[in-house]
Amino acid sequence: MARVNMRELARSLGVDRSTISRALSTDKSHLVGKETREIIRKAAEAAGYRPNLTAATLRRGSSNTIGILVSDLENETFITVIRRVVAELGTPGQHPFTPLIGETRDSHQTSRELLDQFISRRVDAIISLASSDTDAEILSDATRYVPVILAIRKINGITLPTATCDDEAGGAMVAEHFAERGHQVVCQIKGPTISATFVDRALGFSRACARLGVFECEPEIVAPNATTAAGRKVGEQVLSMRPRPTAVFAHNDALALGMLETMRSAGLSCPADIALAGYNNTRISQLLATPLTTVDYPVEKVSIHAGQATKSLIADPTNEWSSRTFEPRLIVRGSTLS
Amino acid sequence: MARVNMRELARSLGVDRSTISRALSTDKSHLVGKETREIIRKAAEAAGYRPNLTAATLRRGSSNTIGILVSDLENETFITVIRRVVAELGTPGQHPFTPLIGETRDSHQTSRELLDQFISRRVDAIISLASSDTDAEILSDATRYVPVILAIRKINGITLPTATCDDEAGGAMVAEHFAERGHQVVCQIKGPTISATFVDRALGFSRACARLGVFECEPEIVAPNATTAAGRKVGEQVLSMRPRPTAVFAHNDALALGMLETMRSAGLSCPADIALAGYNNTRISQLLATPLTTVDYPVEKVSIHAGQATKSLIADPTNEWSSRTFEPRLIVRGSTLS
DNA sequence: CTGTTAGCGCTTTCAC
DNA sequence: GTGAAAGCGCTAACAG
Repeated sequence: MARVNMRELARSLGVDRSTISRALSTDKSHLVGKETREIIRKAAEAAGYRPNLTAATLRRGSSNTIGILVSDLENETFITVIRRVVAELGTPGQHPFTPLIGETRDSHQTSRELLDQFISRRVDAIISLASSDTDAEILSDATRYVPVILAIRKINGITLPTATCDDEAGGAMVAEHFAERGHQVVCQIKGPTISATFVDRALGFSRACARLGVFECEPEIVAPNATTAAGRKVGEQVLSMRPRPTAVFAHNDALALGMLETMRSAGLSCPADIALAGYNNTRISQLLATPLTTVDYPVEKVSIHAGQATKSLIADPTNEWSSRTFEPRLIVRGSTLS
Repeated sequence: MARVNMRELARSLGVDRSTISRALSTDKSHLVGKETREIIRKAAEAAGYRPNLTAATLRRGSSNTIGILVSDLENETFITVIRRVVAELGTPGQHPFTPLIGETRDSHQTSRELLDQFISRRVDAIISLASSDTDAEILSDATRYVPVILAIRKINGITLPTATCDDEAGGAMVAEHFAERGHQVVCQIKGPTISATFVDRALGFSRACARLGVFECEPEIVAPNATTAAGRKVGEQVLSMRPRPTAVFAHNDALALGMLETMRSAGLSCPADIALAGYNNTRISQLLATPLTTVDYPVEKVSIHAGQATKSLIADPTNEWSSRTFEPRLIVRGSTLS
């Protein structure tokens, strides 16, 4: 595993290391004579020279990496945001940003360890798509070292640049839709309450129900995480409630899928027996036998705002930033049209 | 963004930097007096000291990172492998390995850039879940610098440690199942042929059909990538073929989903009109209105083998390694039981 | 058990 | 337009 370094390359060409450095850089190559530059580039290529970016990082003080914290890699919405943000940051002609991706699975301990890793590896910014209220302290601690941006999941009582969806409005939309369709008894399959996202969805839904005179009953179990397996479990509870709700709002599409499964096992059909709505408008939701009514998440807008905030804060950490909330949109499909 | 470094921490405690280094390390802390060690740990904690791992990497010559190349972050199978491998490498009590994840989307150019990044950042190993035949050269070039392990997708004519599934056998299983159910005319929705994986699935299926006297017709379009959208498109072709096949083998579940959509739009039902089988046994396949017959991928085994090969080669790049192929398993569900 | 010393490979002044 | 020299923050040899 013989690696050529700058010193050796310089020696073999009879120039100084600094000339090599300049010739191979994007922003300082104009300081090198055209011929010299070409010679150096060719030689570097031929020798299979790969600059040691850890050395460059050490010297330069910035790494051209960003840390991304995500709670669940199987969640399509998160993946979309990651893709968009990475694309956003990869300005052509610049050093590209390499993402370090860490999956927390909503474990506080894991979040802490990953944040430490990110800071120790001197990422230029951290984007968290995994923030829960319990992470407030470690995230604001991290801002002492590096800009931190929150996306999708905000944390109340912390002032960090944030890009989210108006989840309270989203929850309310579903409740209003249920009311319009004449439902009298409804319930929610809630996501984990450590995340403000789910708290807001719940709040928006409950408030609207109260306002519209719809009775909301509550399952005793709360989903420990927003997955299909959890939805199945809570779903069983829901079916046993009396009076049984005629419409259910699952806090995301994965939970809704679990509920659907439970219903199928129980021989109930959707929407005839129970109407069902999800959240996120993931790809599957349209592919189901009964397409799922869901809340479309403004992924694109959230991603762009998060990406731009990140860019700006990397350029200058003292830059002004703004938090923004984007509007969701109800997509009515067969699962609530009985 | 005031960062304490080792020198300052040492000065404030009246000890040498090397003592700090030892006290904070996992493997050398026993060389430091118990009291001293405790004092140092507490002080480091209190000062919010985060070791600069890029400096440590430079000095140590290894980074405790691995590069993971993946073609599609929305593919559940890949995510599962990533999770398992990362878990496998995170030996407790050791420095944890931080994964650098790069998504190629089957672009050769992107693969090349990501590999360069990985090498330049001095990853300790590279695991590729995105290998296509066109990448043979850049991947073997990379082995000059760092161990490279292939998982899920192998490359023919290249000798690298590989963990894959016997995709030819998987394809054959589907063909045999179709024959048993009495189908006379069948076809495939093939994944992109730049990947040996899909070539093998196709080969296994076609050979078995020939052997069993089942007629296989071929759609003219090949899916440019193995996604639902592509499946939908090829699916339209399939429906227009004469004689129309009565059973279709989609090279993965995403493609199968696309085919299902097309059938629904055309008012055809599965399996009554056309039987359908997928590959991978992803979560959705069981959640569909008509659960999908599919080939269960030995993800667990592939992940473990890839993880262990990686571990071994990180420990010593000259270690012997083996390539292994694991057996898939046919899961028969409603979509082929008319 | 602790300190001293050297150096990992790069970038960046500062000279010329 | 190029070279000389210093130093980013850490770890590992070596000495005691």
